Amino acid sequence: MSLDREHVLRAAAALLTRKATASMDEIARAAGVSRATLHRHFAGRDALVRALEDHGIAEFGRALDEARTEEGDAAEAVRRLIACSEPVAGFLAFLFTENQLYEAGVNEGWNRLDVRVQALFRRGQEEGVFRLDLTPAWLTEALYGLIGAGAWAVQDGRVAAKDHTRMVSELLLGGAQRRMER
Amino acid sequence: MSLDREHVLRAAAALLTRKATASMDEIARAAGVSRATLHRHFAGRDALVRALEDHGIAEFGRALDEARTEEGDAAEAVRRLIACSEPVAGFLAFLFTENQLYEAGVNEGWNRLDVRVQALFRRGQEEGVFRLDLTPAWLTEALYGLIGAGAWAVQDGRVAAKDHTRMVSELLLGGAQRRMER
DNA sequence: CCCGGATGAGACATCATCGTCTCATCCGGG
DNA sequence: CCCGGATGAGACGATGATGTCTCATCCGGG
Repeated sequence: MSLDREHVLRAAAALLTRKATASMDEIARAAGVSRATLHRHFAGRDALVRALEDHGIAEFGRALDEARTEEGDAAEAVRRLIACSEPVAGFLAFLFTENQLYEAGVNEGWNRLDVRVQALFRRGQEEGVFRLDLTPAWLTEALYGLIGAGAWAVQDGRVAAKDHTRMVSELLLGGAQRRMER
Repeated sequence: MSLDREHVLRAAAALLTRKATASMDEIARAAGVSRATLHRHFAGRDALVRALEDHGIAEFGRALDEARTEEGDAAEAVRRLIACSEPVAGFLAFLFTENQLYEAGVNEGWNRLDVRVQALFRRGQEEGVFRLDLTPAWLTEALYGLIGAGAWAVQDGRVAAKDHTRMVSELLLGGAQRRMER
């Protein structure tokens, strides 16, 4: 097959994140293929969404591996995780907004990753790097939210693509307030 | 009319944020009314979405007024804004994810508010309260993203409702990293 | 050159949803 | 008590999307 499955999934994720009610025809056009071809590779709309979920989860899992979140300073690990996630930020945004994954068993795969992210923040707290008054669960949600917001801002031209990782990490870790010299 | 329009809109926003492809029938059931009644109050799906946008924009505008974002310390103003926005966080999450408002003239109403938020962050930078290496545009996006993520986390039971405002403000302003004593 | 796989364009029946309608019921005010 | 407005339940046709199919074309390898 000469069809770039990854490319189709990217286009679909980008479109569906922006307009979740897009028809198969719109998705096909956004991906630059015909509706027939889209249907040849994804049995139907449900299958396409499922493929998006699976792919997003798999890619984010890869990012978690690559970032080696269990090693080194927790803050640095978070930075690495954000950097490694940047290429799949579009899929993460889709997964994060497409919260209907609270229905099927897709849940399991996602939970496995969620646990790893929470563990990272918990480790940071135990090591005295992160504040204790913000729960790991919330820090995890915030991470997803910021990555999604960043991806969306980049895709919309409000933030330069090269700044994405820095903007997200700096805000998540350092916050908006100016620091006193330390 | 004895129908609680606000209640219907809240339910619709909550459902559509989680499942944007929900049918009118699902929306009606989620709101606790019949499909007929839903249609009596909102001409159709488009009209309902438009009403959600208008209502969300109006309410967020009210929050901006109430927070008096032009007065006092910028950081405190941000805290007030987040606190005042908390009751309408569900609508903000909907507006933020429903990014198709880049089509119609709904844009104008929203842009007016967006400008005010950005102005707040810019003022904070000029007054030396906020860091200069994060653009007002990004801080604004991050604010929306965090409010949305917070609303979603609360609605899903991962964060206590009473902690919503504090979690969002603390993370946005202070970041995740533990501070040195100052 | 020829061929097979893949694609694009489009026709087609099917199906879910939409928007409108009617009718029975409920409920609060006069 | 009676009445009018509002609602719920459901039927109905219209409409748009879906999924499947066929056929012509394209393109790269043998």
